[in-house]
Amino acid sequence: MARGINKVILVGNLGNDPEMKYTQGGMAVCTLSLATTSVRKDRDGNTQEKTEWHRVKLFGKLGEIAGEYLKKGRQVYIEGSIRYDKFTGQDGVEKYFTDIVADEMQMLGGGAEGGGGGGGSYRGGGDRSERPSRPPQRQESAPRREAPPAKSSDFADDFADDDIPF
Amino acid sequence: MARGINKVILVGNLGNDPEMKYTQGGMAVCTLSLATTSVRKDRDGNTQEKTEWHRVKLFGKLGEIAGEYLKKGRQVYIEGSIRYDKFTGQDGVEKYFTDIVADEMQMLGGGAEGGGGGGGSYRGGGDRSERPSRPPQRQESAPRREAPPAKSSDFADDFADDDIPF
Amino acid sequence: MARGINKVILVGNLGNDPEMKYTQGGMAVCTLSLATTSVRKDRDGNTQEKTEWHRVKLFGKLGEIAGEYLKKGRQVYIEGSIRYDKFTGQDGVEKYFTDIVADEMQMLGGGAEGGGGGGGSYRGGGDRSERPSRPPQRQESAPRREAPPAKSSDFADDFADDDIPF
Amino acid sequence: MARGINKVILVGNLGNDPEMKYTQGGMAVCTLSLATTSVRKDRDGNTQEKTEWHRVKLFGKLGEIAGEYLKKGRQVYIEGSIRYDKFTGQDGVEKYFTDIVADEMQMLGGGAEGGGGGGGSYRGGGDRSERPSRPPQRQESAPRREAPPAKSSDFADDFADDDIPF
DNA sequence: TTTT
DNA sequence: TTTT
Repeated sequence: MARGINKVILVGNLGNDPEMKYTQGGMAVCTLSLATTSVRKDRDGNTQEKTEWHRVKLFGKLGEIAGEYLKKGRQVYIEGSIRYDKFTGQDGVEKYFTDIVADEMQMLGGGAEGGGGGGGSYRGGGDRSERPSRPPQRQESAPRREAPPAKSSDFADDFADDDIPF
Repeated sequence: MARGINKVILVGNLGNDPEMKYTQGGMAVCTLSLATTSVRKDRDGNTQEKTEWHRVKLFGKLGEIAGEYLKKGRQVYIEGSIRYDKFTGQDGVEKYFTDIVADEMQMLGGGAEGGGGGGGSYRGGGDRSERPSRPPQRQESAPRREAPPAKSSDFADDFADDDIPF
Repeated sequence: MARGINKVILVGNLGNDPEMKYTQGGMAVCTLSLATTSVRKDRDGNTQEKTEWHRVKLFGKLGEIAGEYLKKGRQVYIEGSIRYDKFTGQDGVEKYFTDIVADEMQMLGGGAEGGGGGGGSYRGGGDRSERPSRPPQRQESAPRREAPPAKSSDFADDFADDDIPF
Repeated sequence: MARGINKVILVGNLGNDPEMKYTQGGMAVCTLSLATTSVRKDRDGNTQEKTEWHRVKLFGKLGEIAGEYLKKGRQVYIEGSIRYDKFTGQDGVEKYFTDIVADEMQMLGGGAEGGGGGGGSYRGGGDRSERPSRPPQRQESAPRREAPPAKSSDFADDFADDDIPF
């Protein structure tokens, strides 16, 4: 019984390897930095390129897959929604963040480096409220991990707190 | 020859009447505050509503039409792209803004108040680099105007400067 | 692990009341006839209107909601995918059908007639492979029903056969 | 002043090289056969793949670029709208066609064979009502051509007749 | 910070 | 008919 549509469709390239975090409940939170470049002619007829860097969040199983298969440079399709967040820093200054929360991800073309073969698409299964007991997959070429899975108490278990971006 | 897709589709209701500004070159810049509400179940099975407020910018003729026909409460379809901006305030603090730059706008259903009849759809004609000489339409129930058209020198004529949001 | 994106977004008005059918397994199948009108200028500068009539299918719970709340004339947002089907008639002639299979539906504005208040949005829960035991809701102003629920053997229980369109 | 949204977003692979035709007025009409594959689990838990083959039409300059750069196997992003057409054959039998009329095209990843390097994106410039005098580019690995440019009288010059699909 |  |  929602009211409104909030839909984002992106095709871009990753500026970095995925960043993985895990909530206290063990849910994967993968953050991508995704570039989309557009071109327009200015008044003088010169071609102007402009790149937007999107901060894309993938949760749960979708985040685990992203962390496992995506790599810097890889081209990817993302479908999701826009979320605006506001945090008040230690210094009392409010900071604003805009995230794209992904519902679907699809790897495109052939990756830039490594990247494990071809494409594939995945939908978020809405498992953001579940507590996956299966530990995250470890592997040689693991994504940058910035928080140990399922043990830190830095993150409250409630979803609202899971996603502190700094 | 762009590289990437940056597409946003919104259906929501206006939280306020449109705000109109004009660049020194006379181009209309209409800003909408658009709410999209979504629902999700939290871990306890309770329904959680969350409303995102999107700042939507419409330029040129599309902005003029939006300013003329849209009203607070009206339901509207917007298609466009995400643009992230950063400004450094007088105090040296960086501020971040996220805009949805509209390519297409369509009024939906019957408006909340006034709203002038049925729907209608309009595409941005890419006239952002032109200098419309036709003055903006004036009318009784005009949108809030915060800058006089085509005379202020507060705004540089270049598009890059046209869109200072504060 | 799909490969490809097949996404349709429609905003249009219903040309008729929804048509409800039920598979032998009891799954609701709601069919909408949805008009979208576009305008273009022809070579002579004349404005040409063109209306496309989309055949939209909603399955399961999403179909039940559509059948219950939608009415002729109502404006609706549909998100889904395109499906092309081919059937060979009794006369051996092949017939082609194109359906929009809805994943999400949202009622827009105020309905044309009746229509039960405001809007609301619903997502297909992927229950197309389940067998809902709950009987479909009956009510005074019920949508046209063309097949009795959950008793006919005209339709095989497998999904592949559930959706014969004639 | 249109009423309604009719939007299609596809990411898929070409099943064949592009087919080029030209209207009597000299406008390029490029037809793509584009596959999108989706996966669902059936009732027995088996994975079912289903491929939809979309017939995508690109007109004018967008069609020329598609004809020049796309190749069988290539992955491509298409944005456009659905168009339903009906033709009555010589035998008096009505035939139905569904086309995706592209507004935007972007080549993804690296092509399958040849394909001339990386990606690139292009928007339809709405030049469907113009008469491009520039002859279509010829080259060694030209797309299949089924009609000579700008001389045949088989096709009426009006757009309505330009696009007979058989 | 990506990509072409 | 593509792709993985």
